[in-house]
Amino acid sequence: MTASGRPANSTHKAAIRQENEAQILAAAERVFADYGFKGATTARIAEVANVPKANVHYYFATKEALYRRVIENVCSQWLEAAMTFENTANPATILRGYIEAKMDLSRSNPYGSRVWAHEIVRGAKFSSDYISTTVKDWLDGRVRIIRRWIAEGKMDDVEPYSLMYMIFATTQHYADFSSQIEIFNDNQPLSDAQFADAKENVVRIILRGVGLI
Amino acid sequence: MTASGRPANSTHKAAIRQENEAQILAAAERVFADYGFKGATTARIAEVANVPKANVHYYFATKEALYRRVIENVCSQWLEAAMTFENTANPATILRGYIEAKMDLSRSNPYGSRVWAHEIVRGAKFSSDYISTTVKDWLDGRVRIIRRWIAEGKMDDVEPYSLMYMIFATTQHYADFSSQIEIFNDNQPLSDAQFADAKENVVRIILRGVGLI
DNA sequence: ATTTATCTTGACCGTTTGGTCAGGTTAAAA
DNA sequence: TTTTAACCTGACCAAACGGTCAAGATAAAT
Repeated sequence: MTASGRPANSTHKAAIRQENEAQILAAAERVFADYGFKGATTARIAEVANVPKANVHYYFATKEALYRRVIENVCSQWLEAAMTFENTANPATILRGYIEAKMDLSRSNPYGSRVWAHEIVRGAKFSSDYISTTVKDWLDGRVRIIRRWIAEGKMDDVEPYSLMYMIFATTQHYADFSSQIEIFNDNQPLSDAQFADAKENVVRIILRGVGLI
Repeated sequence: MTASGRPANSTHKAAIRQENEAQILAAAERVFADYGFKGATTARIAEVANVPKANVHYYFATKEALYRRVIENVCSQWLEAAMTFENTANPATILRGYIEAKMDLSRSNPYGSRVWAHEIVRGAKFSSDYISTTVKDWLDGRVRIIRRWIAEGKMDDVEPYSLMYMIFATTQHYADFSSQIEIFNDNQPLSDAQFADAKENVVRIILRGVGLI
């Protein structure tokens, strides 16, 4: 019988699986953000996810497999922000859009950014393949675009890699070092207005810094 | 008898203590940089320091005490760089000196920077007192100086905190994310020439970005 | 020469860790 | 209704963990 209880067909079990995996992944992202790979414990992840520890291992064979899935999710979020570099507007608009997208991502998803920070600070042991292929290809493409802008006299002759590293560092700083920023801000998280102001200042300094304003 | 073997007076034991403590602290800095507080193990620190694990606990009662000592060392290094903000030269010279000092520190002592990164990413549990007193006082002082420069029309009207965060983020990025930068740089650490070039670009973009060039 | 204080370390301990598993429940398929 | 496949979990395990300790080695003080 396909028309009785709540679920129409055989998607109920699949829905349970999807929901539990999502719940565990969300918990893992938070715990990995706080402690990094080695410092995080499966017991704590289970506690945050509100499931027995054995259930975590039912859905994810090992702690490492779970960690890899979290890293994959973080990367795919990053690729979304990267897309804002693709449109054909003028350099100032493109750079502004990218910086704002990255800062918004840091604010809406601070856990992912912090997981990434832990991962790279520790030496990128699990993500070096991804960085040396997908991310490097993307970055080299953007560097070529910037070099073209420079050749066309649209902006100052700055080293594109230095510029991109500056954008990476500054935008992610607001997520990765939020605890420090919060202390400086009289123990209050940045308000929406403060964050919008910070965003505008970052965009202004960088655009003016490379001669686009 | 004070004139027999190698050591002159009763400083021999003290020298042993000092040397062993330094060796263990150096090893701890490296291991904490790689794994953070929770992820690091005293066994690994002992292995890197080339002493038995029990000896680590002879000189430092607990892992936490050892960690606090490492954090203190990192902070005192940071204060040295902070001093370059004190001289009475013009704004461009002061900012350039500070940025260069911080980037040089990141290069000469990448482990300390990464320990700090782990500590803050995790929520500054051990260093919040230090940040909310020493560091915050220092930062607020620099913010006042920058506001004065702005009021005197020496530079653009930018939010000083945003500027300082940008400097923190960018300069430390070269230490904290060095594994990522290395991958982007064809799996080679930045050469001295590349690093000098990066430093010059960071200084240029920021100084121009706030209207000091 | 003897005492005393510090340094050194292998062996050990209770706890926490990632991971397993048997036995149960639930729901889709036959 | 029965069978089957997926989901669930308390109890358990070997390994790794931070930390302890007794007993020995070394060197300063008496």
